[in-house]
Amino acid sequence: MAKLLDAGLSVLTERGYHAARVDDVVRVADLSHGTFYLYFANKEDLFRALARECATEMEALVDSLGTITPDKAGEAELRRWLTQFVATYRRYGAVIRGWMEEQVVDRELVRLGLGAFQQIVERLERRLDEANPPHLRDHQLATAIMLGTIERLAYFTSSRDLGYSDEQVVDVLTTFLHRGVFGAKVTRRRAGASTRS
Amino acid sequence: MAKLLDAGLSVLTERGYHAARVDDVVRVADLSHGTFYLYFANKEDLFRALARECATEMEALVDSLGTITPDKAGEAELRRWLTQFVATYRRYGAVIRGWMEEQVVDRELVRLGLGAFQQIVERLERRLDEANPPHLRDHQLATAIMLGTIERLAYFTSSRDLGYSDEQVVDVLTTFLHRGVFGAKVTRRRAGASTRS
Amino acid sequence: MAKLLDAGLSVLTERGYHAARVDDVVRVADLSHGTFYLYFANKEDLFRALARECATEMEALVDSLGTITPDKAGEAELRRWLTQFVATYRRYGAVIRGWMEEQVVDRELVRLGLGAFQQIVERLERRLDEANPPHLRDHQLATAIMLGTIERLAYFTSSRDLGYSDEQVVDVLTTFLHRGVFGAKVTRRRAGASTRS
Amino acid sequence: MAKLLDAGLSVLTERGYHAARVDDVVRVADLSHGTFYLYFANKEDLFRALARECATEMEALVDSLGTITPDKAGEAELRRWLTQFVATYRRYGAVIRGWMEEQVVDRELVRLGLGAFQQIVERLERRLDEANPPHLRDHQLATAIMLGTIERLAYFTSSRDLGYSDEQVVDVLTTFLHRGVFGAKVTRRRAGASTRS
DNA sequence: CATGAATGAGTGTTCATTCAT
DNA sequence: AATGAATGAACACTCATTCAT
Repeated sequence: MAKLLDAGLSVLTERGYHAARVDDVVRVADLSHGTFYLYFANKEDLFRALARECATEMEALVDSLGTITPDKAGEAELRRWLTQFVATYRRYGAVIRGWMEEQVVDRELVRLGLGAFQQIVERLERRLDEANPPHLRDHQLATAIMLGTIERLAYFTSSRDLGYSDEQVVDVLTTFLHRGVFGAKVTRRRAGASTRS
Repeated sequence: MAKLLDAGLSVLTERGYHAARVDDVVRVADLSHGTFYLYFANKEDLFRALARECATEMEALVDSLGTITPDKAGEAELRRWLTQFVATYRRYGAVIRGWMEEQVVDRELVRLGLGAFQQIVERLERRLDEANPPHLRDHQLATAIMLGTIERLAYFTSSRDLGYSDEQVVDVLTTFLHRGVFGAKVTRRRAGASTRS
Repeated sequence: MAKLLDAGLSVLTERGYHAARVDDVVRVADLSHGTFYLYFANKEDLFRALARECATEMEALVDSLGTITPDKAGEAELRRWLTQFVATYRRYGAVIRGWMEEQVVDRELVRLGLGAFQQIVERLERRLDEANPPHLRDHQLATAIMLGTIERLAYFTSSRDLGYSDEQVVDVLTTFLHRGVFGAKVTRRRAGASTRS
Repeated sequence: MAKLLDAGLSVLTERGYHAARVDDVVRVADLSHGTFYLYFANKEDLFRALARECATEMEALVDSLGTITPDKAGEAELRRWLTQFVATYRRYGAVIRGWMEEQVVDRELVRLGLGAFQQIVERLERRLDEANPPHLRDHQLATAIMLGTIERLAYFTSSRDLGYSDEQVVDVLTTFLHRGVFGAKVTRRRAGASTRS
């Protein structure tokens, strides 16, 4: 079953939600079709299981987000959290993208996705309320912007091979969000810090 | 043929790239399957044609982006451009999302998407180079962030019915990007400006 | 479509409801799987169409049943009707058996079957009420007996090759029912009448 | 093994011959698939075993049928026998129906069924020869009618919940057959005798 | 004796594409 | 130009049967 979950995540990552075939999954897992349906009711069921895995990790991740202050400490906390997020995204990106894509008909998948999404939104909104940056009135829209920003950048840099390291991505995300959302002053950083590798 | 293109865009928007059926397209266009293959070599060909349409509009859009300064004038220009972008997105969102989704196997579609993407990236990078905000070193990553931000917000607010008007979306995007990317100071805005309708 | 209906009835007759394969049907009809699903939503749908055909014939048949009196005229009417019934059964036996078998899950099929069945039951009950044979109190049970008798005999003699002609089957059914149900006196018949051919 | 036979009969009764799954049987028997194939060569083998059980009971049942005279004593004997038959049918109905259904591919099953059937036919024919009712020439066809009548009525009243008790079914069968087959005169019975409960 | 995870051939169904008219 | 009936390869899923433990 672990073999199938691994294979499923792998196929989902490689082929995407819609193009993922049960055939691919069982070939990667080196098992038969029959075995697949021994552990999962159907194709969606596998993806639901992966989504539950991912949602669990996401919940833990969301809970671990501390208060973001406009100072260095807040930036460090944001950086720590984004590092974790990018790592999780590198593993579960395809699942998360499955949540994000409309047209994914599976009810539980959408529910899990919205649940995780909603949790993050609420927590981030609370952080924004705490920080209360003067230039952002609508904290819900701001949160949507943040999530879109994070998700898309994690997506671009993990799917396309643009040659960025996780560290660089976290770096620019941290700078961008700490300033753009939480109202931090410009922080001069080491010259080489965000140079492409 | 125009009927098929319209129908294709409509179906793509409603059902999404993967769920779009030739059958749906010809039903919406009120034509036969045979006629479809008279004008298009295959299903992808229709989407490529739509992608070319979209790419053309995008190129014009990108060309129209002026210099973004940290002052009010820059903000106005950014706002004008984002208004256009959101309008274009509302029409061609499904096509753009097709570009964004990896796993879309069609080579030319991806090429067209990357072409349009690349153009926008280059032009935005040039704008960033002009503006040269001190807190953003890597203008390519920053551009990716911007595009991700714009695309995701346009997506969220157009697909999910969150009750935001185009104006509100443009508003928050302008504020966010002008400050986050182009280094503008906080601009106090009218109290009701970003209240949900 | 007529080709598929014919092939369907043929396969249903040869293989039976549960063993009937879409593959068999399209092979007999000399068409492709795709064509099958052009005309029928699924396998059950074909059988439903056949059931509707059969139900229509059955309704007409049931309507044509006149009053059964205990005399020669009643016997002749009963014989005429049973002749028709046996002919219909020879064509639609497999469909009727599909109705009779429990475990056939298809709702509409069952509904159609029960509908036709119910019609026959009601009409026969009315005939029984008219005839009001003194030895049969419960006309509903008596009707069930009659139908069971007719259906089973039609079944035995049409499926197994017991070497009986339709005429002989009708003959013995007529004698049996006219006497057993409608209370007719014993009718001496020509010696050779029910000899096996 | 007794556990498997019991489970098999139970599943056969609940789900029917074609829908009966080995999986159901082993779940009901609370045993593993492996154990099933330890005792039975395959699925059919289990049903064959059940058929043999049923055939044995049927043979005993058939042997116990005495002479049916047109008088009260004959009616009593017929009633006694039909009572037994209905009881046996309530237990082995699904097996018997398996025999009756054509299309059941298993050769031995069919052979066993035909064997039991043939025995009953022969014995009933002998009874008919003894009684020699003047209105029935072809005793084989008459026997088929009887069996069909009995089997179908037992089936209807045991599967559908028509609210008849075994006693009522036996009652109407006795009346019907004693008169219809064995030539008994009409017997006035108690008014309430065949009223539905 | 008993297990139950694993198998894989078989079945229903979909849908992009073709071609005779 | 236009049609739409027909195609068939591809896919999800089932279930009787096996075999290493």
